[in-house]
Amino acid sequence: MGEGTLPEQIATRLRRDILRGLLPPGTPVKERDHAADLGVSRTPMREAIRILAKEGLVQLRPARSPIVAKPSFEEVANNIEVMAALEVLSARLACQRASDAEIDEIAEVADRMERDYDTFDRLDLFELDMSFHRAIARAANNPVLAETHAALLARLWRARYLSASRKRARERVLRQHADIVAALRARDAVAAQAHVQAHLDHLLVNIVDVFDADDTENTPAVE
Amino acid sequence: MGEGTLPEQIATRLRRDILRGLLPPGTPVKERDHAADLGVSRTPMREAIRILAKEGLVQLRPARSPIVAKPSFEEVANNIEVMAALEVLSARLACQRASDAEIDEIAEVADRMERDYDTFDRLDLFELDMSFHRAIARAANNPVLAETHAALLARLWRARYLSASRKRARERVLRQHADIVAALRARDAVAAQAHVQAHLDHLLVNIVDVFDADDTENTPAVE
DNA sequence: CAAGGAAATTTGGTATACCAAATTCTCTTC
DNA sequence: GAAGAGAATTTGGTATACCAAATTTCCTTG
Repeated sequence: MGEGTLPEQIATRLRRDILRGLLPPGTPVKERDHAADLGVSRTPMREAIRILAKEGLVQLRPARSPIVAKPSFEEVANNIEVMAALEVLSARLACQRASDAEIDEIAEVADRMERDYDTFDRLDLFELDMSFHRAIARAANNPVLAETHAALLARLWRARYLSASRKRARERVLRQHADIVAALRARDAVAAQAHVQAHLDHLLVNIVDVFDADDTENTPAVE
Repeated sequence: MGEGTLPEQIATRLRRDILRGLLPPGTPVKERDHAADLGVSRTPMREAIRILAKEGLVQLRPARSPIVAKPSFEEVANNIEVMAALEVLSARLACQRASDAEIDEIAEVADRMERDYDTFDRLDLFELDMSFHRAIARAANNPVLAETHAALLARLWRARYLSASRKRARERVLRQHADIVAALRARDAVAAQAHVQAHLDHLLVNIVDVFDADDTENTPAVE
């Protein structure tokens, strides 16, 4: 199989199963059983579960089986709220500290997104959008900031999967990206912060829609 | 011995050893040896090392012994930069969302600090100051925010230990705390944000001093 | 028939043993 | 004597076996 360490591979596998709905929210994740299913031992499975817990996909409980977390809208909103603050900070710092090359990298992602918007899968687009955000966080030249931001981003896997929608927002998204890049190029911190905040506000709105749709069509079986 | 799970106890023990200088930066943390020293097995030691890695005290390397991280000033500064952003956000949100009771809790910590400033140990004071900050993060009513903030705070163990100094700042610190509480009570988001930012800016300045002093008196033996 | 308790099973926590990759030391050879 | 190759040792990764706490089920008793 693929790349990376064994625990990471297991985490990837479990993540897919959770996101695809094979392991609905509330399902206990018993390290014994799942380890046996995948033909690995409990030790790496244990670490994999910790990884998923850090991402918020499973919920650890003392002296109890971890369970698959429920994707409450509030949590996603909270995540985005924090992420927005970090990205706004990133934008401001990037205006001060980023090299032109780093800004070029951000622009490159935006360009690629614009080029491939119509040919790409929706999930691919979300992925691209996320790497746009990641690039901004990196351009702030603060590794702690980039790392923290990336951790929050990782927690959005679930929303990312759900939000395989909204292809219609094309013009607005591309426009916002362009605005952000332009502000960074101009080293205009105020504008950059505003555009980033606006972009993420819209992301939240999109996700609200997705959750509304999801809630109406199928009520979860498990509390 | 004390409370908590075994890995946490081990992590606490290792953390103390690192902060006390028994394990200077650059020292490899071999899970076999340390496990034997503490009379525990490698499994919980492994997890303990991961905890310390998450706190930034040790540095994991692929296919290599983890080593005790060097407390570079830049890293601490980066941490505080991010923490400041989160706390400023917390202050703003707290003005909107916090209950009066939650603000009372913050005020209570500030009061206790004022009461005990002269009798308390410097480390205790730092601890109190930190719980003041933690209380603000909690008052924002965003668990993700509180959790992320707490994680950053945990990374400051080292700086916390070093900054067992600056007792002279008494008036300024207490004044800033009072300003923050007052702004929160008045639900004045702009003022609250400004005061929080100012408070953390001063914290950074203090730590600059500590690092300067530390660098001049003893140059680290290990790269 | 219901309620309480005890025993068995389930499950995570911990210890130990084995394995593979990487480093280092030594022996050989030029 | 230096350099390179190989072997042994070091070290983290993984598997397995054992243990203790908690839950659940079933039996007993009122």
